[in-house]
Amino acid sequence: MDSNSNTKSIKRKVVDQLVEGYEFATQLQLLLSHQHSNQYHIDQTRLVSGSGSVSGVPDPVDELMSKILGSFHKTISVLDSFDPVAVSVPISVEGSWNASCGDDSTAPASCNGGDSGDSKKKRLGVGKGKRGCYTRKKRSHTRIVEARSSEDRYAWRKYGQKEILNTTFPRSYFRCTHKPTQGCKATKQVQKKEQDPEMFQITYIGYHTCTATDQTHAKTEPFDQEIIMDLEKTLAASTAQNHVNAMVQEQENNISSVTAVGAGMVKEEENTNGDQSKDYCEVSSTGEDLSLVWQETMMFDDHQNHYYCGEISTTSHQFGFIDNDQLSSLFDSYCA
DNA sequence: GCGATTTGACCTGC
DNA sequence: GCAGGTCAAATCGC
Repeated sequence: MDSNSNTKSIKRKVVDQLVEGYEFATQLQLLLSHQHSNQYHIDQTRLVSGSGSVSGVPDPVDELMSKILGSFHKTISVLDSFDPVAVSVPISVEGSWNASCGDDSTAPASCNGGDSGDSKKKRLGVGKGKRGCYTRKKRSHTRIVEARSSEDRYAWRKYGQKEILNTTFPRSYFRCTHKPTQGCKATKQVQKKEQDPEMFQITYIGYHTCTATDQTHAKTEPFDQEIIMDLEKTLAASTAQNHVNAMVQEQENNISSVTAVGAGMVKEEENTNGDQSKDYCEVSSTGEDLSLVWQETMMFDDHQNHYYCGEISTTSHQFGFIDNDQLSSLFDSYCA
């Protein structure tokens, strides 16, 4: 074993973790800036009315998040200068990066054997040379949803399809339409279920960092909902969940529930009223999620356009449906 | 003409 | 070496 390559491997893992932390912090910033802006605006308005102007007063949340992100960025930059090879993902100040050098704007010069400029856009001969190097993305922030439609409120662009071993149906690969313009690195994989071809298993990888500027997105996708779905592991959702537990109890007689055993195996439980309603969705988690013993959380079913809340443990997930009114109450009480 | 999809080739990680 | 993920030229559809 080459100690040098081992060191590079370790560095790479460190950088991966830092980059992941950077992304988490970015997402947290989005959440906090959105939630906090409302409250902060109210507070500042009170100050304005009470004791004069507060213009120029920095938002403490933004300030703190900027420091956190800056810290991540500096650390990664230091590692980058220490060993550029170890840093496979060019970091941008805005918190998004391109994990694949197939991206037009930021491909490292090392791609395609060191070619630079527009040479990477050209195919280096059919069947020869590199078709553009890339770093396969780590499976972080993976969310698995089952739905009867593979469509959701985002604009996706299909970039590949693959036959998967021991499966009847091919897997389709989608990336966010806004990737070229906004660097959004969200991707999803869609595959029909073996047992039920009517159902799709949709794996969402990464978060949307694009802004909701397109019409299809904006008209059906309130920002609050996006935040909840994206930050299912956050304390925000956990804390907020406490406020709706009682309300959810009232709903439980009217819903189906799903228990996910492990990370993907699903057992549907009989509804109390015997109704095999399909009004549920399933979530599976990455390994790191499963390290949690119990976690109260929320999730959003894109297809059903419903929120579910419930508990996640290392061995099972249970969710119950909550309606929009409950969701509003939840947010009101949480943000109060 | 342009954007989306298809599909075979290429690349990476295990 | 293999399976899965991604690229990018070719093709399609509006």
